[in-house]
Amino acid sequence: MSTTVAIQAPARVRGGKEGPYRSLTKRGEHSRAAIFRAALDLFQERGYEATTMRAIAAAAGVSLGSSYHYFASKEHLVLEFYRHTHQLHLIACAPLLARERDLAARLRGVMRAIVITCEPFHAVAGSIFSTVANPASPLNPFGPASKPLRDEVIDLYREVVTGSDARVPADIAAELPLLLWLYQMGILYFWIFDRSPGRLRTLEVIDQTSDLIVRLISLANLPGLRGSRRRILGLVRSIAGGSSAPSA
Amino acid sequence: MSTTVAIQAPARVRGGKEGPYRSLTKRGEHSRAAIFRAALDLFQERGYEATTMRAIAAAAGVSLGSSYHYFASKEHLVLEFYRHTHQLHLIACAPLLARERDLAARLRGVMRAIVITCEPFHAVAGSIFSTVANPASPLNPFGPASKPLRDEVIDLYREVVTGSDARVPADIAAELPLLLWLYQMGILYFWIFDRSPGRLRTLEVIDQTSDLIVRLISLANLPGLRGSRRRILGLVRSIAGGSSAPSA
DNA sequence: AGTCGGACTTGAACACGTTCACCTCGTGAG
DNA sequence: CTCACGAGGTGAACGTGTTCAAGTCCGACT
Repeated sequence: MSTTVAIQAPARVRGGKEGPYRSLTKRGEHSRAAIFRAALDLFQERGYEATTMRAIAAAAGVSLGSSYHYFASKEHLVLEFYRHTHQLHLIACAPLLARERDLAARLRGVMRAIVITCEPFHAVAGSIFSTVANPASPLNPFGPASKPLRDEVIDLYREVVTGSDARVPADIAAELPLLLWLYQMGILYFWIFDRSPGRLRTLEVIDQTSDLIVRLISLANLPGLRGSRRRILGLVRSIAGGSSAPSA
Repeated sequence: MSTTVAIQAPARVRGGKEGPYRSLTKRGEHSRAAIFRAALDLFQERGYEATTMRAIAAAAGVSLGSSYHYFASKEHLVLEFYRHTHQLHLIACAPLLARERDLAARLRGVMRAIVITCEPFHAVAGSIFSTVANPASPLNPFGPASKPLRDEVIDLYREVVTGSDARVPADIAAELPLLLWLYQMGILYFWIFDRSPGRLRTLEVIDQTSDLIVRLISLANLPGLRGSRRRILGLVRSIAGGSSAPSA
């Protein structure tokens, strides 16, 4: 062995995201971070497509080949970016989730937080979204490779729901985190197109929809809606659990 | 001039899709068709990414450069494919739309038709969808370049609604075609992931959701839902009409 | 100390999408 | 008839993401 961090060491450098992750030495850790940082800066500065792997390697002070030692492809840099953003999002949400109990307010706050967190990357987001939307891509949000991160995000929305004082029927509460994750993706896709100053239109849509969602939940007990509610939930379960949108 | 079809000739070779389209001679028409045909075959046979422009050119019997004379990029071949598919979809839908009057049945039939129409390209659809989802791409369904085609598809769903005997409130009927177009995109995205034999899961989801949609429309008059209905429609109008999802 | 293994590094090489300067050809104008 | 023009056509060349065979480095075991 070398100084390589042992597999069973308490603090593995990277959480076991995509199978057994390559172990890293101090030096490797440094290179990896430099490459990611350079990519982040260049993506922000020039956009995703306009940033070449050669430019990233040069800015990070490593060779082209070394970049591929740490990131299997340019897309994998995006996955790392995605993780990075999620961490920032968690931090941005924490105070609100600790303080606020109203479900609509919690939802609104978390949505606003992600838009604000992603704002520096608004110009790049389009390319990234498209890359990620490809079902053949390892980065696809519905694919197995991104399950750990996906589950983390869904957990955040579980926290949004269970930490609130709203009385959500159990059957709805079970599927709600997943649905709110989809809701987040929808908001982000809208945000990508939003060219309004200060992204005010997106914030407006968030206010409207988050409130609407909570209202619809509270309406779900209306006598005329019981049947539809059961059918919708059944549909959601069937879609989420099936072979078509692999969640395992 | 040559035998070139004049710009104001009654039958221009291509509808004015993206600005003034290049005029074509008989020979040019033939080349263009051969390139598209070759692309279609190769996409189907090997997938989108695995098909090279060089292979397309070779299969079409033209040079690499000639391909770019007719299609500005590989993506533009996809746009043509998209148009082609829509034509097939229209043809497949026609008998049903002429015969059936029940809204749920019409919706179900049109959705089933598009899935069946696209079936030969199921394996390729993922890459194509991802290409098309990129907001920076000229092919983006929400972008100005695809407006003509988008409007054609939305018109199809307008026909689905207005040709039915369902009594849909005017305010809903106004936004419904657009919403059904989005519904179609959702179904197609699900279908892309569907690996079930005969794509039965997708057909099942279509049956469930088309029925559900019609039911929800008829429920929209429930006293408790009036408020939400107004808010939802307002939201849809604001999103569809705004600068964020350019429809003009 | 020596040497072994594997993390780390390198840049040339490959296949791809795309661009470009240049060529051919048929037709209508002079 | 000549000739200019523009549609149609060509393949070399460019920059890109990615691969690879080969090297360097360094801690750990003997």
